[in-house]
Amino acid sequence: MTLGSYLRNVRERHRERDRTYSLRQVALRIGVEPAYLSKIERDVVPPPSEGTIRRLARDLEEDPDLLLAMAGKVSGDLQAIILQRPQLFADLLRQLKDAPDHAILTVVREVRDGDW
Amino acid sequence: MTLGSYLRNVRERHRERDRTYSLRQVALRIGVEPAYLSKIERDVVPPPSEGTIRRLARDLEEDPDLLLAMAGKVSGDLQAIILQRPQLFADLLRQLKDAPDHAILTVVREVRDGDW
DNA sequence: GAAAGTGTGTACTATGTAGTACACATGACA
DNA sequence: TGTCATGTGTACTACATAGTACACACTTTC
Repeated sequence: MTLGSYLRNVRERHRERDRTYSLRQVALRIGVEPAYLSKIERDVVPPPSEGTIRRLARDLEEDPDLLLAMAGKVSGDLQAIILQRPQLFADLLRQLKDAPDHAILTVVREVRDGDW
Repeated sequence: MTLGSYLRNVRERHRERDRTYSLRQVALRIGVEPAYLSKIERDVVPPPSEGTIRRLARDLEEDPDLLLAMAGKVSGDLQAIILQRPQLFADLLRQLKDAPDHAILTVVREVRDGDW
């Protein structure tokens, strides 16, 4: 599914419970023109900026990382983390590329409870 | 150190051994105008594209990930890896943000020799 | 049946990205 | 001493990004 159609779905589901989730009102709340949000939801324009996606995520109670991924973007804070130690994280990510989810989850937990 | 001054240093070190590492010849080999490479090395222009940085890295025998990081860019292939499983890798990276190098290296090795 | 609210089409804009093209002054070298 | 190569200044360009502004037709709602 594309970012646009996903956003439209999520917004319309919200709207069933809450009348303030019209395209215009959401646009007003996140600070863009209604016409622009309309185009975003129909994938008529390329995905908006990271900031706009984050404000959308907040308003629609969605995971920003997921929406950003649908937009083909990697969160700026993750990029910053990688840029601190580019070679280290490059190795790690390439190593984990084909690892199954549960293996990565294990690593995440290991590090969280880590005693390094 | 900036990308530009770093590149100039590396190129000039190459040049001591190999006369073909003039700005003009490197520019010719990597396929950009000499004037442009000159500006890159003096940080007069913003960092070039990922492709151009990679060609520079190849010509100067430098680590592309390092040069890209100096340019404030994250390698496209790493972004692609993250975009496959954005939430999983987002958690992992934020978890590892402040971990010491050796802890991350341990993880890298663990995964490499991993028996998952 | 008028007012208010809804989504959308068209036109336009400002800024950033990623360079090219050419002229010029200087230095090496044969 | 003329040629050739070197680095650089100036001007320009094409395309992408991230939107705004306004008019319009349709639908509720009162």
